[in-house]
Amino acid sequence: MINMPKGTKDILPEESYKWHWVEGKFRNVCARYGFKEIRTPMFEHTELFQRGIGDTTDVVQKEMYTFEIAERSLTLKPEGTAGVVRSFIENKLYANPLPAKYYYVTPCFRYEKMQKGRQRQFHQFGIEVFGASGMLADSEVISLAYDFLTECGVEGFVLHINSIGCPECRAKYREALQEFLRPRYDELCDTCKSRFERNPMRILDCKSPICKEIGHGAPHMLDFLCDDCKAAFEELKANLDALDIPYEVDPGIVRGLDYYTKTAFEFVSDKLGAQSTVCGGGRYDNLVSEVGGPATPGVGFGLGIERLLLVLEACGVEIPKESDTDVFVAALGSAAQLKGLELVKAIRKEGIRADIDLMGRGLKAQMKNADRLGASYVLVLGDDELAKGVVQLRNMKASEQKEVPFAEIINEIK
RNA sequence: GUGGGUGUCGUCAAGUGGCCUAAGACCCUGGGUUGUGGCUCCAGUAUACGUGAGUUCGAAUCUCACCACCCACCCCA
Repeated sequence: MINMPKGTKDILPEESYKWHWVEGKFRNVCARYGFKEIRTPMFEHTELFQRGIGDTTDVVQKEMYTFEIAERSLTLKPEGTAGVVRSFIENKLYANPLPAKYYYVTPCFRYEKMQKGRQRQFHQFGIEVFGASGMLADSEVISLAYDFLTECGVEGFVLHINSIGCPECRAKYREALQEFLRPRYDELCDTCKSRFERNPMRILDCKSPICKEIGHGAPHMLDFLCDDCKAAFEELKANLDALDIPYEVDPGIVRGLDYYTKTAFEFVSDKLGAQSTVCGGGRYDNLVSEVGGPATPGVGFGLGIERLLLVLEACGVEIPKESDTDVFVAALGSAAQLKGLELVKAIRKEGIRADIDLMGRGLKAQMKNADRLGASYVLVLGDDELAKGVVQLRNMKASEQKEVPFAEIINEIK
């Protein structure tokens, strides 16, 4: 027996209708916000992610599905933004009227250890806005995510926002933070020691009590923002206030992908266990130029579909099931089956869901099956009916039955 | 990469050394005056003790290893 690879999941019919539902909601919100779908390849040249996401990030260093073929190094996309940025540049979409607004639905691949809310192949909804440098774009992006989650029926989520500044003010902050922590470097936990050079901001939200204590009173990124970044953050908050979107300023948010600048945000839920972030995003003003395009600001988010489904489940959201069948044709004997085939074809042509027994079962069993499928009507067709040119039309809900000539079946069930 | 937990039929789940050639329930299949569902009754199917070794007269029950899954750290959606 060959099993599915670790970290992957089959999405079975009992589950797939939920995916249809959330996808429909997402496309609907995106349409109302003026976003158009973009589909980019499942894999890209490895360099794209190295340059875009950042060489030193965990994602690039140890989580990518990279393979060589024809002497090219390719990588299954670990996130959605880089590919969209590449496409934006390669197709010269920046020459179109800006802003450019895209959404996508895509699988992503990351070689990680499995956990609740974390798989090796997972799926994201995402959006990107290119060309708008003002905070209006950021609040639009956040607002879309907020509306989407709300309309799905998610409860109890919290929006955390932060500004991680531009490269200039972030560098200053980083230095100040390291300066602050350096005297007690030896006391930090092992992971935080390694974070010290790589990503000192992470130390501030370490769970270890010692590190928490050491981090107490540390300088805040927000205090180091340059005038431009500071003004932008104030503007973002004003926009969110105007939109009536509640948020918490959380200086602890540090995006793990290098391309972010200024705005960073997360929608977190307490219903998910350790992986509490359902949706994360922010602004990336240098990514497009970094990947080789004309300097173009961008902002967007990624939203984990599996995590969303977990939250919906926890919130007790009832996702409507897709119904199976309207009409079931119970034909007995091969002559009747032949006629039954004609009938289902005609019924289906009317846009009505129709099914016919494929198992050669007896009438009782066919009735049972029709019931299981939720059919509203059953057409019973045996030799007697065939001879008379009629069908026993049974209304399953009312448990009533009458004889109907072939020609009138469609009208009766409509 | 580092911890912790779990592993009995399709599913849930009894059983903790011998009446286990493994209970029960659900599901599934067929049947209850020759062609009618949902309720009920009856019957039936099944290569189920994760894998391999060991201890023992005897193991689903004890030991070890391995594997798989889950959860947590790390990181992230």
